[in-house]
Amino acid sequence: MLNVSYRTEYAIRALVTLAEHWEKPPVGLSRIAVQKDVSFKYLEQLMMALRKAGLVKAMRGRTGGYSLTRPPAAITLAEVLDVLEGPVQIRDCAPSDHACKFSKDCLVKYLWREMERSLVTILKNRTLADLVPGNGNKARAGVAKA
Amino acid sequence: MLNVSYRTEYAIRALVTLAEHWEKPPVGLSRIAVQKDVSFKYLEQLMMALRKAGLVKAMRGRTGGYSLTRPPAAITLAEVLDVLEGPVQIRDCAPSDHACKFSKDCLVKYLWREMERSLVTILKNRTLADLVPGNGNKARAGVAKA
DNA sequence: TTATATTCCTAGTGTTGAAGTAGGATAAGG
DNA sequence: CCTTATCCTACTTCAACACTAGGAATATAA
Repeated sequence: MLNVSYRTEYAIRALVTLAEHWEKPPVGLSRIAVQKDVSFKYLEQLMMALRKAGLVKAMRGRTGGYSLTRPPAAITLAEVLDVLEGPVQIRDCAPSDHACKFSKDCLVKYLWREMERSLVTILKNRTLADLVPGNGNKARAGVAKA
Repeated sequence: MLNVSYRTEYAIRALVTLAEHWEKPPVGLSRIAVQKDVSFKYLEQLMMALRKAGLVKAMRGRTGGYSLTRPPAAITLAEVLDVLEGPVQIRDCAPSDHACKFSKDCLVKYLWREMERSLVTILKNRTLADLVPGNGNKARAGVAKA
């Protein structure tokens, strides 16, 4: 349970590739698609979303491709996941129109909120730089031992 | 993102009701269904799953219904969620048959594992007793301020 | 200038799982 | 024996996910 979708997995593969090419010429999607085993046409859609969110920029034409708009260390996973899957929300417990009418006397919402806070904290503290192989342990200290 | 399903929400409503009736006669599903706004037939299925997992027991017949098999404080949310939605797994990154072939050089898995550990820790430390209104702050100390 | 390689955008499709329905069998108390 | 419970299986409906498809716009290389 509490899965993240393929959408996100694929996009992260692409973003890590772009992170590896930071300050180099843009990388074309056809190349990423082959290397990272992602459908080219699907990847196009994901990158469009990331571009509209301002995380990547595109250059068209013969030598075009995608680049990050900021250094890898300045792009948190919280931002990435937010673009791809929306805000972290275990459950919507707000007593609004369509949501839970039991919210007032319900303690479960505090559990969901605690879980959300925990996840967001982790995601805000990890960046694309932490996901680039060979970046040393400095950047990802505390994530895990290999 | 990272939602928990209605399945779980409904089941928790029922389990909290049973927690409130701990050491009292069993509670029938028809009553819970009406009070907690859950489809009776759907609730039946959820309770069957919980019974087979050993979290609740059923009594049939005229005065039948469901009860918890253990005190509310002895049933963690980790157990409940595990029955209803399976183990916490942000993504399956194991390099098995159907899973990711990039696992070897991929650092993303450490992020997923960290998120999972964080969630499991929270869920193991909360019990049904923490979700019963009016149980005082003792049982749910640290969950959140109202 | 022309061929080629790229991004851009919209629409459609197949499959799967969640959520809920339905109908009856089995069991037990009044 | 009748009512009210649980038990069990099968079916249905709907929406989201993971693609697929086809072309338009753009920019470089030859």
